[in-house]
Amino acid sequence: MNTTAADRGREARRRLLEAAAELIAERGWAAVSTRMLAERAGVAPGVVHYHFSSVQALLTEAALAVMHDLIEQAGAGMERAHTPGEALGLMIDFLTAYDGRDPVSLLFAETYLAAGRDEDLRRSLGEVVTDFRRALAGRLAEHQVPSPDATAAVLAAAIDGIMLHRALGPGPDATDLTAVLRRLVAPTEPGPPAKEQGDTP
Amino acid sequence: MNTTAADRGREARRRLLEAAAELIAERGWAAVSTRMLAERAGVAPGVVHYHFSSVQALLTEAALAVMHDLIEQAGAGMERAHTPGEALGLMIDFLTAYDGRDPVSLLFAETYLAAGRDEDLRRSLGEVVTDFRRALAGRLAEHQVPSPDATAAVLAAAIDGIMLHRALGPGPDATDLTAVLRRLVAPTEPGPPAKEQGDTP
Amino acid sequence: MNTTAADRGREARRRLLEAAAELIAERGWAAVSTRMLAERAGVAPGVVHYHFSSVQALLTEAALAVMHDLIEQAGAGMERAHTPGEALGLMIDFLTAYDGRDPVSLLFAETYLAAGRDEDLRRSLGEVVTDFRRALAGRLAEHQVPSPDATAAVLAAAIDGIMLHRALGPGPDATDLTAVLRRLVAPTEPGPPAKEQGDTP
Amino acid sequence: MNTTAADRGREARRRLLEAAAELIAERGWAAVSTRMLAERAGVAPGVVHYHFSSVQALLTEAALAVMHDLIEQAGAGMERAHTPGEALGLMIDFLTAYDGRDPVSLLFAETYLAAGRDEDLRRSLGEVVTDFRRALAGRLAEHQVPSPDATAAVLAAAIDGIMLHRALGPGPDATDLTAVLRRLVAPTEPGPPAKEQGDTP
DNA sequence: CATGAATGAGATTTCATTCAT
DNA sequence: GATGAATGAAATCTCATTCAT
Repeated sequence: MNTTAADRGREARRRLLEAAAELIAERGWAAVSTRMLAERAGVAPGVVHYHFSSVQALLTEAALAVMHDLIEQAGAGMERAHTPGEALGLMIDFLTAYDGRDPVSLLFAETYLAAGRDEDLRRSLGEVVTDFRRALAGRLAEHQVPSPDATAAVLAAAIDGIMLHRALGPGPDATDLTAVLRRLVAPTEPGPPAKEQGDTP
Repeated sequence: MNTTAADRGREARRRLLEAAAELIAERGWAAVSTRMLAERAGVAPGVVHYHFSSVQALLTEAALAVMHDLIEQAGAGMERAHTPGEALGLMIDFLTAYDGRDPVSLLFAETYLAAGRDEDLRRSLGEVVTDFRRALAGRLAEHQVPSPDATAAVLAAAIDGIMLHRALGPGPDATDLTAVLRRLVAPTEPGPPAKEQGDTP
Repeated sequence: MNTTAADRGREARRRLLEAAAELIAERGWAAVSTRMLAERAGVAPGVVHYHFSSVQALLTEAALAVMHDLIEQAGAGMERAHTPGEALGLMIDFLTAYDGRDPVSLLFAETYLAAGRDEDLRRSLGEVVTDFRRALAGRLAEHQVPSPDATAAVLAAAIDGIMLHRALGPGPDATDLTAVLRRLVAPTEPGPPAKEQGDTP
Repeated sequence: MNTTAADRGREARRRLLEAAAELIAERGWAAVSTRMLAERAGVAPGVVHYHFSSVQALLTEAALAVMHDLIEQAGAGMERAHTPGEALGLMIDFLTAYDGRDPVSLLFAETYLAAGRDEDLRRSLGEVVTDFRRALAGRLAEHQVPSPDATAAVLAAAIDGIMLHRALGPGPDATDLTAVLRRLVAPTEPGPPAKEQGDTP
């Protein structure tokens, strides 16, 4: 049962993608070099360009793979949620797991910025984010949260923004943040009825 | 009344800072090079290192200057606000002005990420963000918004997150987002009393 | 039977070491540049840093190789000497061959000084010198020269010092110097016995 | 009693020479730069080229001044010596004071090597060394040391060589070295008369 | 399928020196 | 007499990529 050449090739490719995801977070998108990738993956430098047309292409593929996995995982979590509060709880758990300086958060942020300078990446990333927002909005709508689309957008943005800010130093803890975020998904708006759509006083 | 050598020096320094702020947004923090800076500022390459100890130092100084100005401007706006809604309106105006792909938004995002890899920058940037959050929280507290600190943190994070997301493509428009964000600062929480502090469901 | 890529690599590396040894002597340790090395070795500039981690590393390896060879050669000569005088004669021959302004002498001197500013080099060079002194001391001890260690140290130092001085201009000729140096290794100490203290045998 | 402009000029010149002597030892002849000199001397960069025609000229003047002082001091010491042994003792004291890694020793060595690449410096330095050897030889001759010229040359060379070697690490201590060096100046040559040939008087 | 030597451009930074003030 | 801004060359080193093997 010996490994074929093709097996080794696949393995090398896989390790390169892994290395790319790590290095984007560690060094920043623009600072990842062919040699770094090769060394981290344990392959010769030439292998990088054998498997990928360019370093950019490798980074893009690696980043999208990670983000896709994560979104899918988040989406699956939401499927199981019975109330908006529960769904929100799941998102808060993400906040607890990803503190803004962990590899995944950094990969996200780096990819956001890189997308601003790479058309293909922007399109792909846009799809990922849109998918997530749509799934979240659907969930919110089911539970009568008003303005589900805008709410989902704000929630998703707040999550990412909180990650960014946390990277800079300690802020309010997750418990307090949760309480505030919950206001966004309160199912009904009592008292002086701030009727949802479109006004600036 | 002719220009002295010192005048020319100051002018060159100023132009370099200006060029740095532009280029961070256009090319990304790590991709800004000495030559690009010199060319954009209209000075000889050697001048960059005459005025600044390193390219990093120049980028850092330029980015912090821009962010400081912006925060100050935002703070001044809030001083004039009479209600949380009004203050929020001002922030929304920012969202309208800065659409996530404009130079200022990109400078913000780039600086956030660069801060993750530069201790000095992280500290300085942390101060700027903290100052802003504090000012905002003060405003909210005056108007009986519950949990003013956490609310301010979420609001600030949401603003930055929305900018990031908008860079990827169109989302809900500013009007809708405003309405949702307003929930965060509703002065009282009637009905089923979601008592503010410290709970995870 | 054509040359492989590996062969060419080895050859390029070898030529760089050769060029480094020449240039240290010609221009001085601190004045040897990447470009000079590449040009002299007949390779592209980038090749220097492909084969060596830094110019310093290349210079160090080159210098130590030359010195190691020379010491070994000197040691082998001493193996064949039957009396201290004969051994001394061999060393004098070195003095005749290396007049203080030849590449080898200059390489020695440059390396001594560079060692003062590079920890690794200092350690390596110290070992080379110690080895030589030890070999010389052993030879002296076999022939009943008193204080063989200190004598060896003085002899080795005198040789190097003479080289340095000769670089400045003509001094006494080798024959005269030999006669004086011979006093150091006279097997017995007649007259008022300057009793030697504290030698480690 | 205020300082005139001329006074300040002289003071700046003096401080630059002082700084040059220090920096040659610390960084090596070829690594001393205009900016380093200006900073160490506490003057503006332009002042260096105002007082000296080039950095090389400044270094040369500074090095020769230090060496001249030292030789003069050593010569004065020898004037007071009554026997070769006493004179030798003085030289040994130098060995104790200058351990091969102190500023003065390093300045000497750096200057020796720089002299190999600068005609003017070589000539000037040659004179300094020759003067010293001549003074030493005169002293030895007065005390019937045979071959006084060659002996002086060997002694001077051994001193410098010992300094160089000591910079690399510990060797025999000064006491042991003294005992060995003393053999060189033993007033008579007993036993098999190694008849000294060809000394230049 | 993989290698690793090579390339030439370009990165940051430091340099000695000049010159207008 | 002194200044300090500016210059343009050159320093070291890293880069993505190519290609012969």
